[in-house]
Amino acid sequence: MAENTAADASTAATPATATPGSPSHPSDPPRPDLAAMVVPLGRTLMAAEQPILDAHGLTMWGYVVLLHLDEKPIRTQAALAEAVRADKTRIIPVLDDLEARGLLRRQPDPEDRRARLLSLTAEGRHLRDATQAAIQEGEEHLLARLPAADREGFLRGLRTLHDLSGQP
Amino acid sequence: MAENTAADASTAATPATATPGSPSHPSDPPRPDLAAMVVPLGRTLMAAEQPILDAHGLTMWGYVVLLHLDEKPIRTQAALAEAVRADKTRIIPVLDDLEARGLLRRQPDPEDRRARLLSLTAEGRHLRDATQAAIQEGEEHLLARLPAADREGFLRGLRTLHDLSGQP
DNA sequence: TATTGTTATACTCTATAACTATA
DNA sequence: TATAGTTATAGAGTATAACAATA
Repeated sequence: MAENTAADASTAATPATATPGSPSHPSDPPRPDLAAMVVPLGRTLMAAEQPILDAHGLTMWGYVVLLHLDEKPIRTQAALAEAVRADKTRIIPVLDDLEARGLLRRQPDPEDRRARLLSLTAEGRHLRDATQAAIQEGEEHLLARLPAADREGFLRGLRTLHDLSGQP
Repeated sequence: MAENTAADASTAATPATATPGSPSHPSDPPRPDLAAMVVPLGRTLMAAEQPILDAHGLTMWGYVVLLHLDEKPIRTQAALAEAVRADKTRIIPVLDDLEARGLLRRQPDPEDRRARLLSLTAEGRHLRDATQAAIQEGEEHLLARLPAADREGFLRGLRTLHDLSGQP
């Protein structure tokens, strides 16, 4: 049996999360590692997105590309790849597919024919909007289960940390 | 919904081309998708953990296993695998390594010799504590950049959503 | 020569299937 | 027969390296 020596519980008593059936009593400050909460939550969110993406005929990478292209037209595929934190070779099949379906244009830059000017078509923008609306509707469903007070701080904190993780 | 910085204008710039459908949703979402913030943040946190794990001689899976074993002794490897959301075959090399280094014990259950009783050794618990202390210290550094008000709500909201994602 | 995009290859991670041992 | 654990194999996803086009 485990010897739960109380001595070693200095700052690091471990959380007993995820044991279904027993609501946690977080009366004590010990918290799980951030990554141990953020990463599984991210997986859950992605799993929740998947059926919506399927219904809209988009892969996750395709959706990510549409999102980043809509913000502002991008001049090179390498820049797009960096923006979505992907390898430049990884998005090529994605662009091939989106272009073939008329969701984006990939035109050689007249001023530097090596580069490809990337822009969304009207169809691409429409699909992006519809997909994002559905996704965020699902997310609102989840956020609704947060106390109103926490919800504000959670969203602001998440946004801040996300923005920070760009430039450390 | 607070008005935000001008940087948000890029994400909010959704021309939408007079989508005539249903403007009954004036909830044009000026926020990124949750997954689009949570997943990259998770990757950043993992990347920040990596050097600490290296310094302590642990892989990420090894650390995860130590964390979950410390909570309470687990009776079967399959249960452990499910707890850490991994395939049962995926953690076997991890357990092999941790056992060989004396960080955990893997004893056949006398009552059912098919099962392996998993328990942490004192060394395993000590390494776990030291590693987690270092990781959370790094995380505190990041959390310190949040406004105090947001920080509380962020941590509570994150914890709530993480707990929710266990049982949908 | 350097850079953009592309293709081909190799590597990493993960899951599936088959095997051993206990029950 | 069924279950826990293990091993071997195959698959998906990703990155690395070599190539063609343009500058």
